[in-house]
Amino acid sequence: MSPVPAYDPQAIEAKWQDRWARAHTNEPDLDRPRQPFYNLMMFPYPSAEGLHVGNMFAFTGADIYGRFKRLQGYDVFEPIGFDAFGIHSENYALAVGTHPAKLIPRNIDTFRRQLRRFGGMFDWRHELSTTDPRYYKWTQWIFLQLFHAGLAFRKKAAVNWCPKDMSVVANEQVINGYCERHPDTKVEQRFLEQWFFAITRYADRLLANLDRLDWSDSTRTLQRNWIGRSDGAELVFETPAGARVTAFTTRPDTVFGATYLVLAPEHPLVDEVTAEEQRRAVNAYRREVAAKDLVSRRVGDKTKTGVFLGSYARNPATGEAIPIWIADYVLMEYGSGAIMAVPAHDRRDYEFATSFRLPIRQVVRSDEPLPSVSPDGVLMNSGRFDGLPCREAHGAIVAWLHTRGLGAPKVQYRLHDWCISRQRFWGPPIPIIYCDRCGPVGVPVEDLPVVLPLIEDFRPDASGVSPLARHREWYYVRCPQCGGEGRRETDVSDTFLDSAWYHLRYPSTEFDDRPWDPQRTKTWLPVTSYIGGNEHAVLHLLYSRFITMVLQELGHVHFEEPFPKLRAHGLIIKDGAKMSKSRGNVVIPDAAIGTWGADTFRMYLMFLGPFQEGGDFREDGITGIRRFLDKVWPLAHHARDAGSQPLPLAVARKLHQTIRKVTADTEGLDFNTAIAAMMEYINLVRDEGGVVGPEAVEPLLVMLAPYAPHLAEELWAALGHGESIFGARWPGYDAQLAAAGDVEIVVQVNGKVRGRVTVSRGATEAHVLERALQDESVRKFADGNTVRKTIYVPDRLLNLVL
RNA sequence: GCCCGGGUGGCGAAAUCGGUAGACGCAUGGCACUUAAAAUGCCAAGGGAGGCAACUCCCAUGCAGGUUCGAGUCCUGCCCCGGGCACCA
Repeated sequence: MSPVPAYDPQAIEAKWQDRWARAHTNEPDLDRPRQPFYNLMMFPYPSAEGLHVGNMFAFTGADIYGRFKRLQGYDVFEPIGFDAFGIHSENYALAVGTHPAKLIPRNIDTFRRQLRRFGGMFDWRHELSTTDPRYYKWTQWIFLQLFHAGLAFRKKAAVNWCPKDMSVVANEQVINGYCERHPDTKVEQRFLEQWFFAITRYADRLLANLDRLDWSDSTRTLQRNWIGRSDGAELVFETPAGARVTAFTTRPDTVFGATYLVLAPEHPLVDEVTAEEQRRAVNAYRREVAAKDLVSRRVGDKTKTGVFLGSYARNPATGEAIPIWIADYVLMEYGSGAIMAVPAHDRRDYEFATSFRLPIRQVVRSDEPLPSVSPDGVLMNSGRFDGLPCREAHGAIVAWLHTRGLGAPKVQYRLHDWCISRQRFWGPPIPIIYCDRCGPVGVPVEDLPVVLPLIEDFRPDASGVSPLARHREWYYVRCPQCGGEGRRETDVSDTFLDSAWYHLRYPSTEFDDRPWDPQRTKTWLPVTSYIGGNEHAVLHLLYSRFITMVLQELGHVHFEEPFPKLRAHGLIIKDGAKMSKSRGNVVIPDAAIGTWGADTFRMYLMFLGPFQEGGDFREDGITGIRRFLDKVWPLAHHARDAGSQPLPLAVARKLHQTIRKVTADTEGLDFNTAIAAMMEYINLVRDEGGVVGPEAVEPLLVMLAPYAPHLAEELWAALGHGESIFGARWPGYDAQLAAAGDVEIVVQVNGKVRGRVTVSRGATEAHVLERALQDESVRKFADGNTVRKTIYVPDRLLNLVL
């Protein structure tokens, strides 16, 4: 036998990465694919620290899947890019005093180097960066599509203002009242003119479509809860003066127990229904609430406060006059900004009624102390509806009130419109020009992109105006409509707008005259498989879906759901905590790849635990993967010398069983068990003598190729193949052979294991029973008793019940 | 408070349908090779009890019950950990 060369991962990995690049191995023909497969992973934000093991974990899993599909005969398009705009980059730039336009290219260089080194099957011809004017030109174009369709509008609204970022942040970026990026900084309430996208108009479609998407359940649930549909009714409470107060409730069945009304302090009807003698107290309370920030109002002190307006409204069910109050526990932005208070059956109303000594009337029978909130009860004190179960009463009472014009069914969503304005500068300028005569005017398409000017002083200030306003030549501009004096919008758009459409751009990056090429889009989209983390379950994924729906309606794309198949991977944590710079537990994979090689590291990440669950990163155990590859290495080299030879039956059977399992597991992203199966195969081959022909090794190499692509290529070449292993086909298996062989059947007596018999697969119950009764220990337990019943599970188990 | 996950050896974890709990791997111990160490190979190994031993028995999947011939898996009630939402009417 010829000597086996040493396995030197660094050398062979560099060699194959170079060959792939030169041979364009990873670049499918985008115009004439036979079987297109768009394999997408969530593009990274190129941070200054570099790609960490969390990113690499996600990319490795997605890359394995893409390579697997490639071996199954698909033309796999696996693009990568950089989500490089946004407040993170800007804040980092501010901290180090270097302009992000200088920092970002450096960071991208680092990421690009890391992404090449780990061996991703990326098509680098189609790399993109959201900060490239060639890209954000079309981000702005999308804004204009929404603007012209009436889906982008300005609204003065209470917004979340982060005093550290000195910018508005989206509801999604507020965690428990604190800024997502600055966990020690409370977000304040400010009233500003902002651009919003009317995503709430799509709430029902976004929700309903979830049922027919092939997505991880975890992601679907997160999105469903975020949209937050509530089915209820709007009920009308009339005042003697003729004002009609509408209250949204999910429990119209309890309307007989509504003993007072509460309006949000900002409710437009407050002035009208306030009695003169209460006006001073009411105004004082409203000022007090307005001075509070969103934090203390929403999550801070939840002690109930409020003021009686001095007036009354009629309960539409009982006809009684009930007092009207304002209180800050009622929020203007949800429902109608007014509630009917049913203190007997709502915790908050109960608390409020107790502290202000308001009447409490029980209308649902319950054994529990009040407030009893369960919707599974029977009505009482509800006139003709007494005795009706709540769930039936719900519809019956709404129908009854409806006939009298005092109520109607209503569906309410928790989802808010998407505020996209950011008072910062590191983003695509919102392409709007304000004209005193014409109002806000969209920048004409031929003037796009509105290039982000490279200002020297990019620090934000507390004015709430973007630093871009200081750039005079940029700021003052002619109105495209009337030619008069105009001023540019100085806010930039939310980063999530950049990432809401990147999947549309990838196949069309070479076109500058269109956002995406219609033919390419028809060929490659929607995305065949999308793999990413649940940290984007509600932001990125919801916004992408919304933008795609709009584009579909406007005739720009032919589908309304961009990601028909999505799988969420787990999170890699370190020492029990999420990796973050502030915790100082970020692990950069470069050192480990340097020590072990990319192949070992890739497989190790996948062997750490289930891909869809994630796990705690630690390096002990990586030697197990390396030992495995060290066993594959000589086996393949010896196979060439051994030459073609029939496989021993045990090896053949195990091979086909392994193919069956690795195929199913890789398809299901169960990479850890697929790797275990390949290890078992190698262990068996070694137990059987250790020298086998190419018949036993080549299928293994193909299965291994997605996991350890460089090593697989090297060994494939060593076996005499001139072409890349990724031109090979995924092996099939012989189901008969995989299933054949002897099986060990467990013999139980009264459910306890008492013996085992080995029979050939598919043996009859009678035969197994006969064999079982010969077993000494079975007899010990069974003898002298009559077997009342036997339970036989073919090929698995026989249970004798005495 | 509500909605999702999850809890299995010293550790990471396996276990279509309810059917041999602990595959695969790490760490550990012993042996071989070696002047020695590393590497490698072979063997052992959930806990407990009995036995010189091969072996035998009992207990074990967060806790307490239940259904079943049989429960890690199904049902009921709890405890703990992770994530999401939260004065959302």
